[in-house]
Amino acid sequence: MPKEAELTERQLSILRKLFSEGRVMRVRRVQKTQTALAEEFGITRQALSTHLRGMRELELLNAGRGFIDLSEKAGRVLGEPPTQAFVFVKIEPKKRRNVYKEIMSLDVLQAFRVTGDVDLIIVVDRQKLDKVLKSLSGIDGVKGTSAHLVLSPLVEGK
Amino acid sequence: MPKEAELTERQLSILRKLFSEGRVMRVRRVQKTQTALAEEFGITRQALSTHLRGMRELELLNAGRGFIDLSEKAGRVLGEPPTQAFVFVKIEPKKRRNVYKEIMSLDVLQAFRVTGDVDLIIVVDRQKLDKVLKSLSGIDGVKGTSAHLVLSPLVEGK
DNA sequence: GTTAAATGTTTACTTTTGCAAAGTTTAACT
DNA sequence: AGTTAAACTTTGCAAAAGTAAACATTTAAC
Repeated sequence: MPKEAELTERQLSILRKLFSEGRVMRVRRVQKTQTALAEEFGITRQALSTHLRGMRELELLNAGRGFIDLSEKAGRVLGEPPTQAFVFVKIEPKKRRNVYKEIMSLDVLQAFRVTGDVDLIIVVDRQKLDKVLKSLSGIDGVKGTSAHLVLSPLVEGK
Repeated sequence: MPKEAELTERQLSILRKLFSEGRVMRVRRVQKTQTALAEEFGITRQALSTHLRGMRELELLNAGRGFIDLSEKAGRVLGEPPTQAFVFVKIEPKKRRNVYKEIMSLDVLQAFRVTGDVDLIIVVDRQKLDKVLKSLSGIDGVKGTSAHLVLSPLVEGK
């Protein structure tokens, strides 16, 4: 227990409460104040603010203090193609330690140990799929991989 | 082009810029002002604010106007077990339309059509896994499912 | 028994965002 | 030529969050 020890009792209780009440969402976050963003467009903050308001009402984004979050819906409106791919990995049990270590150094979005007939599920950007598959095949202890490009999301967000 | 037609050129250009600059993250969002949260703890806003500042500096959370986002790190600090599960689904090609429609009405976090030897990858809260599997088995056109509980994340966030 | 840390309060100011009104400019349409 | 829509400006205020200082209380440790 290294760093979390820095939290006080009160902080922990706040964190717990928030955790239990929160709902999970995936966002695309840009760390920037609206004033800065407006400047980049060469317009006033107020002008930008109206544009953002309209899009907030369409649930495309959500502004915080110093950042702006795009919702999943925003990607759809922009017609951005899905960029994710899944890779299922099977491992030799005796070498799992090594495999975990190697995978943590790969350029992947997420990786999970799971139950069932695959051992790991990796989420990766499809542009990096090739490279990741190549790396995986070179790891001692990886018995097999199977890749799955996302064609389209059926259900997004929560 | 039905609803996105409501966006003006300027709005689109803002959205595009934000999209290209953003980085994907998963958060747990609580919709609540700090004033309200402080009240629930029976302390002043300022006192709460200090607690939150400390945790923000540890990258456990991030506050906006009217909401607070917990980061993935927060779950780890709390020692919360992973709550996700994956379900792979195989479908009878001729009945895919129907399957898509039914799945969209299920209580799942995400669902993707994918390439490869499974047709759909569904992400679901493990507490709802049972129910979802039961629902899936009742859908005409679903040839098979396989479930995978997340044991632990190896790589989180981006 | 004193000290230090955690926790809190009150007062007060700043920053960022949200919002609104009144008016200007430009381009497109009829 | 007149109208309309989009986009922008300036002025101005409100709400929520961030921060700071000065001071009180409680509790656990030494």
